[in-house]
Amino acid sequence: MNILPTTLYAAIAHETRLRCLLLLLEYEELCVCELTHTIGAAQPTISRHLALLREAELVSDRREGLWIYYRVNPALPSWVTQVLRETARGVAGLAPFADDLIALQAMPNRPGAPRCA
Amino acid sequence: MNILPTTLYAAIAHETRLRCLLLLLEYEELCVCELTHTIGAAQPTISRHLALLREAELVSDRREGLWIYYRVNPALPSWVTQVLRETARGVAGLAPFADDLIALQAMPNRPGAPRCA
DNA sequence: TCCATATATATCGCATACAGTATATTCTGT
DNA sequence: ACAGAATATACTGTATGCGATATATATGGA
Repeated sequence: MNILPTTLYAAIAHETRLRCLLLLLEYEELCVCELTHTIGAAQPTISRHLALLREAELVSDRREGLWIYYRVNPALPSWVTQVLRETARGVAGLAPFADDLIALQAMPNRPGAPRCA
Repeated sequence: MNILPTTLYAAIAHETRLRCLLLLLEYEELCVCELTHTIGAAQPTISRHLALLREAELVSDRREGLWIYYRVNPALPSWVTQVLRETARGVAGLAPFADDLIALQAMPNRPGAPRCA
């Protein structure tokens, strides 16, 4: 597959979307309610941002009953994956990204938890 | 120094700015007229985009007579540099980025040329 | 001092991104 | 068939990014 750099960077230029992506990078697969809870934004907001990530082909989704699970698109070119990894390294310990990783684990009643890495 | 990921990605989400940065990554130091000629946009357009890159602290500038030379900020955190390198790898051979590298060398009367790497 | 060159900034008009709210869709259990 | 839960989409108002054009600033030379 093929991703334009401007598409990638426009997508992750928004903090909410970057937080989603970095969470997915760590946790493999998460449903919308987990992301919504962790990030603390309104559900339609998260859903819309996920839709943008989906349209940019940065994430893929799969339905399982009521829940829709998102994950980082496994077919991403390696340079994109590397960019995401370097970003994760760059924001390690930085708010709000660092807190997200912790906040998710503290969430009660996660659908299929723990899926943590 | 410290750079917010959203600042970085908003900056390079625009093709013109990314082209500037990748050219600077290859050529160490370039003046505005070289970037203007290579990218083929209006001078105020290039200047404004360079100003944005400067405000984001992604590039530094230095005046030498009439010319103002830009370079990638040497104080960038390593993860940012890595992101730029991976991007360069990702767009290798891709228009318009690949052509830029060639177009610059074909430019006549470059101020202090060649500064090529 | 006047002019030309290189670069920067200001202004305007348009398109697009975003949050918030309301509503629609899809599935599960009864 | 119905109700409720999880998620998606539609709509609206506001703000911001962008290109185009005009103008300002800085430097060097006659």
